[in-house]
This record gives sequence, structure tokens and C-alpha cells, in this order.
Amino acid sequence: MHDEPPTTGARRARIADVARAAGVSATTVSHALSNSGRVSEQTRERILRAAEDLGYRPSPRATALRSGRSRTIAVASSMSAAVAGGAARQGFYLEVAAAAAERAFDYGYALVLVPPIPDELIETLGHLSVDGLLVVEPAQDDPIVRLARRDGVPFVSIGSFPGATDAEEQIDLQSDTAAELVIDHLVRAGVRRPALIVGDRPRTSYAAIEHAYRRAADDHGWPPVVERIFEADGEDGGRQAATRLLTADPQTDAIIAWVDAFAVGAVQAATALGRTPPAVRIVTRFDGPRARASEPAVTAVRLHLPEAATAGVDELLRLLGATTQPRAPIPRPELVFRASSPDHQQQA
Amino acid sequence: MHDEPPTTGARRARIADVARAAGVSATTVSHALSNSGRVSEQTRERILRAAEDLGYRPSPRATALRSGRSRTIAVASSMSAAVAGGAARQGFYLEVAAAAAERAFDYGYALVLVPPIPDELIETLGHLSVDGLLVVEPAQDDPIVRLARRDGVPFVSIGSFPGATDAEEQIDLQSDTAAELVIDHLVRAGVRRPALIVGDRPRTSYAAIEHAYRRAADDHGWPPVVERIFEADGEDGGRQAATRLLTADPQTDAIIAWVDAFAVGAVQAATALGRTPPAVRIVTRFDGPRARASEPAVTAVRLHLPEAATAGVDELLRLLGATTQPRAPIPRPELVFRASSPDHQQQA
DNA sequence: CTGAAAGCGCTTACAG
DNA sequence: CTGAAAGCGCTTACAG
Repeated sequence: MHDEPPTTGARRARIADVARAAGVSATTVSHALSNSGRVSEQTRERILRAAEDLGYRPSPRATALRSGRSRTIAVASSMSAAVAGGAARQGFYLEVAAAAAERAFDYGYALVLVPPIPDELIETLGHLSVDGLLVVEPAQDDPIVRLARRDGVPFVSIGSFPGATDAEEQIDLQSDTAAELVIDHLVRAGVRRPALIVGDRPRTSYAAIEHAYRRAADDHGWPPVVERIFEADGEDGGRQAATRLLTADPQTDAIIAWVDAFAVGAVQAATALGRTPPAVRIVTRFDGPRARASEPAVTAVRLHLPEAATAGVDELLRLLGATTQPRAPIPRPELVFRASSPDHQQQA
Repeated sequence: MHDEPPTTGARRARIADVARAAGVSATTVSHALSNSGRVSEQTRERILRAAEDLGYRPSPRATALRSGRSRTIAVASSMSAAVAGGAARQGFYLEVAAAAAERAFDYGYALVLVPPIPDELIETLGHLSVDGLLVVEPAQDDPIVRLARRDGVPFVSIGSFPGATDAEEQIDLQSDTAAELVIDHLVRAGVRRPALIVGDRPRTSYAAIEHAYRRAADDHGWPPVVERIFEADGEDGGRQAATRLLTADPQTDAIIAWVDAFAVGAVQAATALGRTPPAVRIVTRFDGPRARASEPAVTAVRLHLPEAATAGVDELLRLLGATTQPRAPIPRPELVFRASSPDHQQQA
């Protein structure tokens, strides 16, 4: 757990101490402990006993320097601007981080949490000493991805992203399916004037919903209305956009707000205009704490982020040669109906 | 960001490369870069330019080994058993982690997220190479605290804990105040048979609420009813305990469930028994995602965890000699009224 | 099966 | 002001 200078009494045991206690060389201790199988069983046991007695644990710092591996990975969100707008999508990021930390730990890897940081500070990530990187839903030309590419740090994205090369591993969050689920739901519910709010950066998930939306608009004769707002504006942005939409066209009967923070703002806007959802239906993508805690709560898509994060760690550790285990599977996204847009069945 | 073997083309620059390019020794480069002030301004500039040109960033691994500091801290929750019970209190832990990661980053420190792990695995934390530790609400004799003490790893607890020594730094979450806020609220609301559910481990927060509860019971002639359940049982445990309480004494008119997961379970139990809150008032301590997303939502205490986490990082980095900045202040806890137990004012 | 030696990339007395 | 040398604690060819 540490490599402090000996503050509290007993100095931490080093490999040399174990060697001395066992009457062998440090080399042999290293071999014995790494299970390379080149040490006689008898010697090995003596060494293990000595190590145990001394409470020896190899210095992770020395191991890292020598081996070039730190057994540490990091998870970073590309939604760096989010910090300005009040932790937009934080639930998303933390849900991934928590599951990833658990899986990483199972493999004996530590997980570093990189806070959302402004693009200018991305460079300072050079301080990190990690073997690999998990990037949460990068945008096209995402600065974090650029840095990882430049430094040759293996990375895996949670969610696919525009501009990924064939060699880059992505955990598919099935954005197309999520988009279709939501659009189908609205179609079946019989809406006639749904509008769409997405963020302003090029992300796969936005492209997916916009595509599905425009196609449905074509099919059903909806006038297509797409608002693109700053991600960093979060709830405020969603509130303002929804207010604009509902004022510009009072016939608007649904808002697809594709970021949970936008949706929460949209619910507030609709309510303030006397059109409390589901009077205007509001739906979003990520079924996280925000969607659940909104009042009324927001219909959303269960993306199975923990499973995706787990698969991301599996994949990353495979890249690092730390496992040969195949990716854990990720279930298909599912719609979670809430008061902001109940299932049409139930109200029929 | 990395120290990979040169997978992708250009090898990463080392200090020797900078020295060569600037026509000086590695020693001088080190001095120039660490701003020790023993290098002539002219030489310094030449070195900085060379470093810049080569994209040089010191290897964190080498720096860590040599200096004995990794510029990394970890945050761990003592609620290790929680994992079994479905991530009880996860919201609490992650809220601390997110804020701590941000503050740590400001200081140039990375934050490692230690997932909730069973006590038997605590030993494996020896793999971590961290300079210090943040422990979230440890219990008495908490294994994580024991490990930190044994290894001499500086640590700070978020929330005070029983058995802390005078020398150990704790960030006070003002458990007494939180307890009093809740008890006062129930007293003013006129409840006559409130019951208390706490976890089975010795924690400051449980002691605080039990103390306040018993005193109020004395003062107001409530029959004191305290259920102690396994923390790891989470929502289930809360549901079962609340069911027992409400069945044993149908006059029970309030349940103080001091872990958010317990409270969510209690709400479900009360609802299932046809006594949907606030018919039975239900209140909890931590105002997190669980309390907010419950249906009805649960009255809770805003503990200002992000501020506490920030202060914890400040304090820890002070212990590590990395800052002299005083702790950030933490606001007083406040009650957040929700449907499970509205303010008595509003219903009077 | 076992060990001496080199080296991972820095920093830090120490000497000049 | 600048540099040669030692050393942080390991692992890994290599030799025996």
C-alpha cells in the first residue's frame, strides 16, 4: 500500500532482506516469487516463508520502473467541458468508473479516476503513470484520444466514436438500438411533433438519434426540429432549449433530450409552461440518477454501463497482455418507462 | 501518461536525451526542471527549450522510485461488505471519490478508486503504490484503517470514527448535527412512535443517531425501538426490518433508517403494507441518488460530501507535505424535505 | 537450479 | 553554476 520513508519504526522489508533471511540471492527470490518455476521446490518454500515472516511485498514503484508496467489503468471522460456546466453526465461517468474499478481490481490492477478537465489541461495527464486508458464516449477528435494516440497508450473507448481507426477497440453501447427504442416508443405513443435536443460535439450517440429521428420524421410527416446546444450548459441548456422549442411551436408534443441533464432541464421547462410531462412527453438516453430523480421521472434507456465498463476493462487488459479472457457480454439496451412518457400500452 | 515500451514508433525522450540536446549533464537538467534555482538562467532556458522540443516528460515511475512519492492517493470505503448487498452506500462513496479526484488533480495528484472489497482481500491493497489514503467513514477497528496504520500510510478519514487516535486526521461530517436535525424534525412533526434502523458495525454516525434518538425517546415518552441490521443487506435488509417494525407495532408512525439503502427498503415495506409514506414518515441520513430516486422520495440530510472530500484531500496533502493550504470549510448539514416526511410547517 | 551484473530513469548528496 | 557517481528496489538476460 505504500513506499513511504520509514516514518513509523520498522523499515519495510526489501528483496535483499528476504534473500538474506532465506540464504539466497535476490535473483532467486525474484524467481521464486514470480513463479518462474526455475527454483527448487525446497528453496522456494524457504523463500516464501521468509517473505511471509518479513511481511515482504515487492515495491510497486520499483517493479513498475523495471518492468515498464504499473498495473494501473485510468478512466477519463471526454466530457471535459461538463465541469463548467455542473457535472453534466457525471452519473454516466461514475457508473462506468465504479464498475471498471471493480473489474480492474479483480485483475490486480488499480484504477485512476481522471476528473473532467478542460481541454487545455489534457496535457497534464502526462503525469499519470498508467498502462492503459478507458475513455468514456469520446467525441470525434477528442483531445484525450489524441493524447493517448500520440503517447502510444493503449486505450479502449466505452461507446464507439467517430474517427476511430480499425485497430482501436471500442465497446459498443448500441446507440442505434437505443435510438430506435426511443423513436419507436414515441411513434407508438402517437406523437406528432417531437423535437430533438443533442449536444454540439460530434458523438456517435448524437448521430444515431438524429439519424433515427430524421428517418422517422420522414416516415411520419413530422416537421424535423433539432436543437444543438453546448454540452457544458447541462440542465440550464436543456431548460432554455425546451423553452424555445415549446414557445416556438406550442404543438410540440415530445422532446427527445439525448443527455440526461438536458432532459431534466426540459422537464422543468415544460412544467413551468404548464405542460407538465407527459403532457409533453420527454425521453432521454441514459437511465441514470438524474433521470430517476427528476420530478416527474424521465423515461430512459438502460444502457448496461456496468457491463460495458467490465467489458472495457477486459478488452484493455487483453491489449496489455494481462488476460486472455474474452469480453464480458453486454445486454441489449432496454427502455425504462417513467412518468415523463409512459408506455402507450398502459395508457391505452 | 505512460511509460510503455516503444510500441508506436518514436521512443519517448529521457532525461539523457534532453541533456544531450542541451549540451549539459542529466544532473543539470534535473536541477533546471525542478526549479531548484542553482542553474544559470541562460542554461535553464536552453534546457527548457530542449525538453519542450523533445516532448520530454519525466517518467513518473522513475521519479516515484527515486523520490519515494508517487503523487497518487487512494480513496477506499470501509463498507466492504456492501458489495454483497448490492452496492449499498455506493452513492456516498462515489460522491466523495468524484470530488476528491478533482481536488487531487488540482494538486497534480492522481486518485485511485479502491472498489468495495471483502475484508479478506484488504491485504491485497499492498499492491497499491500510493502516498496516502482517504477512508470513507471507517468503522471501529476497520481493516482498512488497520492496514494503513500498520504500513504507516498517512490517511484521513471522511467522517470521524470510533477508536481514532489523537494524531489521526478526521473530517467531521457533523453526525451529531445531522442526527439532531432529523430528530427535531420528527418531534416538531408530532410523531409518537418512531423506530430506528441502523447498521451493525460500530460507526460514529450510528452512535450519533442512536444517542439523539434515545434522548428524545426519554424526553417525549417514545418507546425506544432500535433495529440493528447487516449493512450488506442493503435495501432488502431495510425492507425486512421495516416490515417487522410495522407489523410488530402498527402504531409505528416513523422510521429513521440511517443508511439510504435501508430507507429505500423501508419505503417499499411501508407502501406494501398500505401505509405509504408519509403515512409512516421515513427519513434517512445521506441525501444521495437513492433518497432522491425513491418513490416517494425520502427526506434526508445534505451532508456536503463534496466539500468534505475536498477538505479531506487538503488535509491529506498537508500531511504529505504537498501543501500548506488550510482545509476548505464544510457547511453545516441541512435537512432536505421530501414526500416521505414533509416539513411540518407546510402541512400545518 | 542459482547468482553476479546490468539497467529501468530518475534525484540527490557531494565535489569541484 | 555544473557534473560524476551512487542508489531508489526491483527484473532479466546471461553465465555457470
